[in-house]
Amino acid sequence: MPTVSVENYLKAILYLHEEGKEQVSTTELAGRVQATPASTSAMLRKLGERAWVEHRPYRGVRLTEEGHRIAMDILRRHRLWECFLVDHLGFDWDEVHEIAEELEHVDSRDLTNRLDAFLGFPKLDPHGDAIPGPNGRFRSVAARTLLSEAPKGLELVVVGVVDGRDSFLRHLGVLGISLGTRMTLQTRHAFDGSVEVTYSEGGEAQMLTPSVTTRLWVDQSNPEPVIVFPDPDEPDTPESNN
Amino acid sequence: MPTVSVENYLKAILYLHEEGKEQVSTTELAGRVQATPASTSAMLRKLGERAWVEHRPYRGVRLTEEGHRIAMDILRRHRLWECFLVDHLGFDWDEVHEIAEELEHVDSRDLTNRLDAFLGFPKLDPHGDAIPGPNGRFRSVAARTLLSEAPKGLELVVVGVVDGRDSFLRHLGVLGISLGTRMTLQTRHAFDGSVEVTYSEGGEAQMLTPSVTTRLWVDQSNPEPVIVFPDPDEPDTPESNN
DNA sequence: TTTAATTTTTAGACAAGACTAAAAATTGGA
DNA sequence: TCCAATTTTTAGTCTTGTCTAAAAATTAAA
Repeated sequence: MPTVSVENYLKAILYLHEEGKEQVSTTELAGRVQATPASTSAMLRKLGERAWVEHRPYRGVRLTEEGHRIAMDILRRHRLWECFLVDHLGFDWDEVHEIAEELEHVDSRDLTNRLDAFLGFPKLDPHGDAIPGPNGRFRSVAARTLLSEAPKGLELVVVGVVDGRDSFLRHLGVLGISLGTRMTLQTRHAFDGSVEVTYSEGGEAQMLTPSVTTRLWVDQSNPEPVIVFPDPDEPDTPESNN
Repeated sequence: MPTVSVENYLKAILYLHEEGKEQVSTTELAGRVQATPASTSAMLRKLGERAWVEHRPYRGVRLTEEGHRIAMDILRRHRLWECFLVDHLGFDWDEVHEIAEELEHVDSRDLTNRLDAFLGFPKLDPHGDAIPGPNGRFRSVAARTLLSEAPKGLELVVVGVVDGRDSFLRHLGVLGISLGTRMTLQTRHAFDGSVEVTYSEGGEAQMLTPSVTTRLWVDQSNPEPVIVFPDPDEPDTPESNN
């Protein structure tokens, strides 16, 4: 069982991956977990020994399959607790992060799944971030959403435009966006409705204005297959779970 | 802020106090927290330095006022979470202890009080143990309960008998029970409805049969005064708390 | 009251996870 | 390419909480 500290490192690496970083540097990770690079370096050696990360010294780390699974589970617990705190205890969405940081480390498969059922198998947390299902993958969201209304943190694929005028399509060309472009929504600025996205093929994060985001249809990039058969670990289509 | 380990020691001492032990011995405490007497001895020195216990070497410990306050707060969180797990997540009452042991260490005054409100300010947890209020004292229970239906863990006082036959009163005399006797219910045996109590004036724990417990009226020994005035820390009589 | 058994504390080690300071590797600029 | 700046790792220390083994204090028994 990973300790609280180990869980925090794995979670931080996952966040950085989701922001588009394939390889995570020691210093950047250190910043995220509020530790010195020296401490982080020591931890990475340990995580590597336990095969939760792949660490090439001086080169950076990435999560292994197993490490990713563990980190997704922490993210799942974090976001489910945020839902609980906001929807049932009446917290504001901006007050819950710290408390969820503690609750996420309570380790009980049964607890997590029951909480999930209690909450009605939510797909998004109060910040609009996608909640991983019990299988460690994100849940399907409704097909074809406006980018302006898409959740953060999910890989999205551009599936259409609302308005086919040449000027708009030319603008998309300049931005490097076309049908099939894969991107992840990173930040939504409440002030003016602009968003920042990263492209799956790499490159800088890019800012998109509301005039763009309200005219782009997107879908979840890798929708989880709908499992009709009973799968004890996957109550995504619950029959009667409490 | 106490660490998880410190919280566990304080809680264990509180439990032992509630079982009637005025002074808690190092070895007994060690047994409760699953540590060696040596480790426990070291911890007691530290707890003493922080003034959470009064520790006279070779003589035993007891909680200070401050230590008691902290321990009651842990107990409060533990028992509130147990209510949540049973009432809302559908756990059985015998499955929740371990999970609550983890949840109880999540330290947020706001979380605890909101959870309390969400649960409807319960007075007893699923095992029938009294839940401390936000002020660190147990909440009043209904005046005059049959001992057979009284909660565990509260000091009770005998206030009457259901049946005044001489033979019953003589039997009470033999047991050392009379009007005004103070006792705490320690264990309830589901098998035959018998209970074990300890007397506040000391002495051995005593087993009482259902024929006794169903004929004895008890009340909470030190009912918390009803506070009519608003007290920010005491929503026992909530006005509108979420 | 003196000794034997028990309980408690001290001494010394260890693991996890953090730190600072210094050494080593990598990167970037001239 | 070669040196300087930056990044990363290593070395050594600290704290918390645990352990075992041994010493000290207390209690019980003869």
